[in-house]
Amino acid sequence: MESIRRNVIRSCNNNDDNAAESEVRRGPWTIEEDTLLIHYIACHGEGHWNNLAKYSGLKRTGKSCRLRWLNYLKPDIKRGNLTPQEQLLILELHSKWGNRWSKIAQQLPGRTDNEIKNYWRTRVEKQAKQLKMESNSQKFLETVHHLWIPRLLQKMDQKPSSSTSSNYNPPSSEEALFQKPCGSSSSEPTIEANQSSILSCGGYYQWPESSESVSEEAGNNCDVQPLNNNGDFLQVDQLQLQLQHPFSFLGAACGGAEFDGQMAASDWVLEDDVAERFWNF
DNA sequence: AACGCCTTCAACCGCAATTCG
DNA sequence: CCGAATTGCGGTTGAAGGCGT
Repeated sequence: MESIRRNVIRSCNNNDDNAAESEVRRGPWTIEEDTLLIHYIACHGEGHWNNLAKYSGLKRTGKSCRLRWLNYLKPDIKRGNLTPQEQLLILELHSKWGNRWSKIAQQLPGRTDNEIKNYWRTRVEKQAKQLKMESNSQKFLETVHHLWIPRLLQKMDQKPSSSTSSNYNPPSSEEALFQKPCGSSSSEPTIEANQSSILSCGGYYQWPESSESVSEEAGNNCDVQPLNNNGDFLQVDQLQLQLQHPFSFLGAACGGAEFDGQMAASDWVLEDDVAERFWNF
């Protein structure tokens, strides 16, 4: 009860986006709010978030609506653990681009910048901390390339199917859309109940069949270097090839000159227990 | 069962970049 | 060109659930 009361904040800050004059809801979204948002977007399309907030009946800021849609409700959002392939890509891209989460997310169809950022902070940085390294340090990068990535590749080889994470079954776009938020209690009405009404809205919005739009965006972004010559995502064997020269792409991001991509594997020294601890994480 | 600590991740915030009138 | 509005991004926070004692 208290939390509900807390979620409704009297707006006393005129600069707070276009917050409604009276009150703005904050905190976790309810099924009803999600339904309203989905319904509105199905009928009117994405964008114009402040108008959406104003006219949809949601007592949320435009910002909040946008975030909820992009990070959670959008049909092509993937749920579940990151696959080894995705983890590998994140490690690769982060070493290349740093904390450019949205840019990295563009290369991972169905994954959001928020998700990747959380992954980095909760898993990668934690690991770096345990090893008493800075997650953006040269030493940690080396550790990642010599221990983590080879292990990920090994894991990918062991489970060659596309769905390699332990509990991740890629949902269809509609499954993704209507998947129940993990925080909601089982007694609450599920969003599926609203599916037919949403889909029968008659609006122009069509649920995408795949993550096409994401790939397209990535392809159109001239700033993003294609991951292979065809502009496709690297396949496992391509990544393995690249890893024969694992530091080739580090370049400027890692201080360039003082790091030699030809570094021999034998130069790499890590105590066994550290290596083991690293992988066990 | 109860408690406290830890981890995860959805959501918020402030600022920067972009778009619009 | 300029200022306001909107959108996007990255950092941070805190609620909720898991887990050990």
